[in-house]
Formats: sequence, C-alpha cells, structure tokens
Amino acid sequence: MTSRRESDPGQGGTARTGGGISRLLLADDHSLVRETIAAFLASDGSLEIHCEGTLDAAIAALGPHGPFDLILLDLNMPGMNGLDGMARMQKAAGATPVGILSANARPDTIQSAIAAGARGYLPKSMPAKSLSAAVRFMISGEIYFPYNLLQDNPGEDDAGLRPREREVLQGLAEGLSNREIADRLHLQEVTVKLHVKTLSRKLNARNRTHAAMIARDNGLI
Amino acid sequence: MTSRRESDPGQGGTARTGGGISRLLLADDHSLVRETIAAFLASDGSLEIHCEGTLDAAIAALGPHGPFDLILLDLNMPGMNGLDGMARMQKAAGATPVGILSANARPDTIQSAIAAGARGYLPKSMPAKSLSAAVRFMISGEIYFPYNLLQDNPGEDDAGLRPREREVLQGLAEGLSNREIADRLHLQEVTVKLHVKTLSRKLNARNRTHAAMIARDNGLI
DNA sequence: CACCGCCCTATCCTTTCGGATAGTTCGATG
DNA sequence: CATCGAACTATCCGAAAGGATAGGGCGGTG
Repeated sequence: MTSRRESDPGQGGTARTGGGISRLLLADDHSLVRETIAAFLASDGSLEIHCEGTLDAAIAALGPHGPFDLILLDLNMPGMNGLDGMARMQKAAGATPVGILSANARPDTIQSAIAAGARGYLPKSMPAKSLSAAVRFMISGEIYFPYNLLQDNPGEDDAGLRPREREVLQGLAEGLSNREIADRLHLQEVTVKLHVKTLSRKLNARNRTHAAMIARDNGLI
Repeated sequence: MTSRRESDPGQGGTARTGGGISRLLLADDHSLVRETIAAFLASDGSLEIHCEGTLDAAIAALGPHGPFDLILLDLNMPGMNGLDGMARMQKAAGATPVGILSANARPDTIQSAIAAGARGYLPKSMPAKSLSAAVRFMISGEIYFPYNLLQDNPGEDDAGLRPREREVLQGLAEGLSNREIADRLHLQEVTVKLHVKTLSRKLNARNRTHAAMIARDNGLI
C-alpha cells in the first residue's frame, strides 16, 4: 500500500511512464473495498493508484492528479446511473480508457458496458489474481471482460428469468405500475401482470415489492 | 450455488502455528473483495486467513480448517438472512467470536448486530487501516464497532424518516403487506397505510415498491 | 406435421393499495 | 393550562395488484 494516495493535495507533477509505472484511478464508494484493492494492485510496485469515493470526486481528480493510464469505476456508486456515469467520465477523461467494476456479472450488463465503450468489465466475483492481469491487460490497450460469464450462465445468477421478465423487472424496480410498464414495452397490462406473477414465483418473492428487492440484492438489475 | 472454497487466500501463505499468529475465517460472496481484504490483513504476517464465499461453506470450513480466533461474515451474503445467518454461525462455532462485515452502516443495524452477540461490526465504508486495528481488537477480546456512526447521523441519508416509518419501511422491503406489517408492529392496518404514504412522500417515491428500492439504494435498510 | 416452449391476450374475480378526511391520545413545551 | 407535534385510529372510495383459467400466434425441432 505504498503508492496508494487518496485526495492528496499539493501534488501537481506527474512522473508518468517513466520506469514502466502506470497510473490508475480507482473509484468505489466503499473505502474498505477500494483501499484493499488498491493495496493489492500496488503491491508489486508497477502501479500507482489514486482512489476516490464518488464519481464526481473521480472526475474532479482528473485534473489535479492526472493523467492516468486507466480509470476503474464501480457501477453501483453514488453519481453513476448505470452506464450514464461512465459516459460522463469518458467525456471528461478524453482518451483515457475507462473500465467498469461491479458486483453484477450478468452477460447483457457486461455486453452493454463494452458496447458503450468500456475498456473492460471486472465483476467482483472474479479472483483477485485475475484482477491484476486484467488491469495490466486493459492498460496495454486490450479490452478485458470475463468470457466465461458471457455465455455460460451460472444459473443462480439469473434465476432463469426470460428476457421479457427481466424487462418487466426493471420497470418494477423503478416503481412503475403495470400499466406504465405495459406502455413502455408496448404490451397489454394483463401481460405485464402475468410476467410479474411468473417472475415473482421464480424469485421466490411474495409480491412485486419483494421481487424488486430480491432482484436488487442479487444484482439482477 | 456452487460453494467455492479456497484453502490458500491470495498471498499470505503464513506458516501455521508459531507465536502471535491468529487465525481468521473470512466469508464474503465477492471473491475480489474477500481476497484483497485477506491479502491486506495477511500482509504483515500476523494473521492466517481462510476464505469462503457462502455462509454454508464457512460453517462447513469450521471443522476441517479450524479452529479460528475470529470469524467475519458479510451481512449481504447467500445464506445469511440478516442476523439469522450470524446466529447459525454462532451456534456452529461455539465460543469463537463472530464479527459482521457489511456495506450497510445504519446505526440501528449496528446496534442490532452487537445486541445479537456480534464481536464487532465493520462497515465497508471504514478505512482499510482501521480494519486491521479492528480485527486485532476483536481477536484480543474487545467488541469493535464504529462509534462515530452510532450517534452521528449524517442527516441526509435518513431523509427525515421517523422511527416508526423506518420500521414500516423495513417491512416494505421484506415484501410484507400492510396487514402483516401492522401485525408485526401491533398496529392497525390503516396506520401502516398512513406511514407508507408519508414515507413514500419523504423519499419521493411513487409507491411502496419504489420506496423500498430508494431506501435500499440509499442504505436506509 | 405435430409438438413444445415462449410470448402474448382475454375475462372474471378478490384482495390490497393509495388517497382523502376526520378524530383521538399522549407527552413535551411555551 | 393551552398548544403543538407525534403517533395512532376510523370510514369511505377508486385504482391497482394478484390470481385463476382459457386460449392464439410463432419459431424451432424431432
């Protein structure tokens, strides 16, 4: 944890790309998580890591603490509304590659992130050793994502929900009524009710609220 | 649920036995998190750490890999239903102290955990350096919890909810009906409806489901 | 083709939710 | 003591959700 730094003022210069040391900006709202990850990544001395706890702070750190070779953003963080936050960061960071760190490991989420221009997607379910390799991979210019998660669904992670049910679930989590979900998806209200019933059964939920909470707890949304 | 087990937590590889080496069982469902935390804690050589990814796996590890000086459990983990999971572990672990690791830092959650016999409560928002100290503290027999979080309510993250509304909110998040919440709190159903309405207004939610999601996203539950 | 799984729709019904309005109890505070 | 805020209760109502049952369309597959 030697080269970890956190919102350290009084530092303008950047000794970058000198002796093969790369600079990483890491943003996660749980300091325990971001600091231990930073310590882990920095342990071999090849990375210099700057940490922040919110998206806004991370964007603000670009000027005073940059430039960076890679930016890693937690997807469930204050300020990030899904991939919107990444887009904000990309706009602010220019050519610096941005990767996503997330507890969620759903295939379509991963694909969406990559499609939106992420340099990589790191689920928190990945082994720590792979993390080091993935970060170096991304810094070297490659796109990293966990290939095995893209096709091979572990099963318990999606609870066997079909695409339609997933879309309905998304609406549920936003507090929409069946009527509103139906309009959004161009369905009839009855159909939405059907989906709500079946997905509640699959999630072992007793009603829509419970279903939304279970989905949230399991990273299904 | 594939219970994964790792006999060798990241780096560390500390030799068993010896003088001041304590043994820690760490359970968290995100391997990236648990492995980096394990590596961080083991970095000074005073701790030997065994990691698991589910509560059941952690309980199963007590025999083959024990005994331990301290057990740390993630509160939002497969198998844990809140503090029920901790009770299960305590029953299985006998006299071994059990601490809670959680992303949630609500004062009443902390108090509940301590009241239920936890040796400590470690919010993921705590600095990593404090983690090391807290773990050693707990192993030495003391009860650790973040005192500053117990009384000092940041204010904006409770949205001005009154105690009763918070209790109702808790029921909401569990998917209970107004009737069930009323029974649990020994109220009339109408009263619960009133609380649901007012707390929804305070949270800017459009209905109970939305309120539960907002509360979840803001760590109010 | 027949079959199956998925997705959608329809009708009918009961329960629950959401909201409005009005009133009571009780402790704290001026 | 009067007042105020909180917590709670009581009715009444329309809207939404939840559940059951029945069936149509459609692409893939044996």
